[in-house]
Amino acid sequence: MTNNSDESCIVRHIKSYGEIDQKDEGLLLSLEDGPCEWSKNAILWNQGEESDCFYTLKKGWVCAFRDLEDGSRQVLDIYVPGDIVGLREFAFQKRITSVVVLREAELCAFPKSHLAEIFSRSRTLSSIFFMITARDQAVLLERLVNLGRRSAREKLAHFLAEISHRLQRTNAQVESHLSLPLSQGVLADALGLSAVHVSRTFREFRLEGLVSTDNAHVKLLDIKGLEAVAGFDDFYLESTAGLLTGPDRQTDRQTAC
Amino acid sequence: MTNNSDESCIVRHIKSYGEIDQKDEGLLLSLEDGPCEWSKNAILWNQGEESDCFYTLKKGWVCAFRDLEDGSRQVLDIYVPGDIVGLREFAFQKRITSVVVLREAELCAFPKSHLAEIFSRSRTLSSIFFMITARDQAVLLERLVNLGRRSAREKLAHFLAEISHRLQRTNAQVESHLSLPLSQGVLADALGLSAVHVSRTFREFRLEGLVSTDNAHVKLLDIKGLEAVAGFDDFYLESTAGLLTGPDRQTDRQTAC
DNA sequence: CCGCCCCTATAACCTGCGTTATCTCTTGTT
DNA sequence: AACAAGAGATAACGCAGGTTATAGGGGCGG
Repeated sequence: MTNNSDESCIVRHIKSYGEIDQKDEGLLLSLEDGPCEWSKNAILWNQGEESDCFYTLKKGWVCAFRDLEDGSRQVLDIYVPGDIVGLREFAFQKRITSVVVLREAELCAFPKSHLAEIFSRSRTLSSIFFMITARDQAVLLERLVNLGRRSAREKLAHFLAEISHRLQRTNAQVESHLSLPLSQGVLADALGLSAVHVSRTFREFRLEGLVSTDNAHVKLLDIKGLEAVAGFDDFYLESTAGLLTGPDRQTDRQTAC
Repeated sequence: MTNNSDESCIVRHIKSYGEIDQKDEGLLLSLEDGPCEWSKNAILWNQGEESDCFYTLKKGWVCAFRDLEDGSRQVLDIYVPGDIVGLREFAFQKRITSVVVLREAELCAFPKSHLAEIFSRSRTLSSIFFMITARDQAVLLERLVNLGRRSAREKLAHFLAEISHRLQRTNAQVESHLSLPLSQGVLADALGLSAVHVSRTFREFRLEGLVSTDNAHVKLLDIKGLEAVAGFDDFYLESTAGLLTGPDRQTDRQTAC
């Protein structure tokens, strides 16, 4: 392993959830592969393929989607630097989604079978991995609300606001926060809309000074404004740092029915 | 603890994912509370409340939802006997959803802080808990597809087909498989539709002999027919039994970029 | 047993968004 | 340089599903 902790993406990600000791850090490093480069439009994997590893996304953007029989497509997730890609496929032998690169990316592979190693060796890391998937679920829940109960304007604004928040978690420069490599087609497939209607909605947003668009990129000009349009509330992205501190808080057994 | 393994809901659920030994079974039993009864329309918890435990659902039905500012509601999940309720809130100090009882229920509480105990003591249980949340994510993904890219007919048929499949996992009698305590309002809120349109769609389904409805219950008369309408594919509910066997399958390190 | 509320059905009307069709402008390929 | 392929803008048209209104039925608390 040529990794050291400075450049390891997984270590940085894990640390955002809680303190880990030298031993755990070493364990992570020893199980991670070095970064690989992937060009735009490259397919990390397709639905149905053998599911043998997951990745940490060091640079670039990728997105998970599913193709339907009728030719349409549903985008399920957008991943930005610092995210873990494919962890949820742990429970399946074959991939249940496909993943494509949206912006030239650098990823570190992490063989799935090594997770068992981690579960057997580190209580802290087990908790953190569990917590990561739990928080991913929270994001999916919010996306369900978005698809089920919001108008096109709200959907688009909410989605952009969420991504903006997730980007701010990482230490990327402010500039890159603002320009998202998302085509109108990708957004349409993420939001259950048609590309035409995304275009219409962007026209409104542009007139209102909320965004500008350019060559399959969206620039966020007024994030507060977008949040207002969407009724955005970031409670579901709440920092979880500190949840693991205090090894065993009082257990308040609820024996009353 | 008055539980023994015969009546423990969590042990039965866990065992459907893989073999566990005596020690793990004892660990689970010692951390679980006895079952409590909850009447219809009772609220297990509301969004924003302290998040201190999760539950296993022994009998009855409950559903998780979120209320929106504009008065509408999104149903996020329907839980049937054997399911674990609230595991995903592990990563949050406050509940991010609300949960209400749809049919008179019996639940066992499982204090959240005890999960750490499990992670530190059992590699097998850690893997299984992780796998459970990963599979829950797969269900949420499929629901995203449902909300994003399917017509009202397909949404409704797919949702009913999924629940029917999940019911068949448990050992409840066939009769209860067929009658689901789901009002048209609940279904509308789950599918991002209006109650009126659910009613219209049910009329079609009734004429086609797919379902019958009665007093806030849906009876599934022709499950194959519903699956056909929905284009249902159960790959995302695939049994994961055996995924953990073979302690460390060959690790096929992908070092090639 | 009454009254209220929830659930359902159905009709009439309306609109947000899908569909289709051009046209233009990039960008990447040979 | 020529070309194909992808991305976007905009207009015209249509429909799936939302909204509102009305009315009937069953369950349940008082």
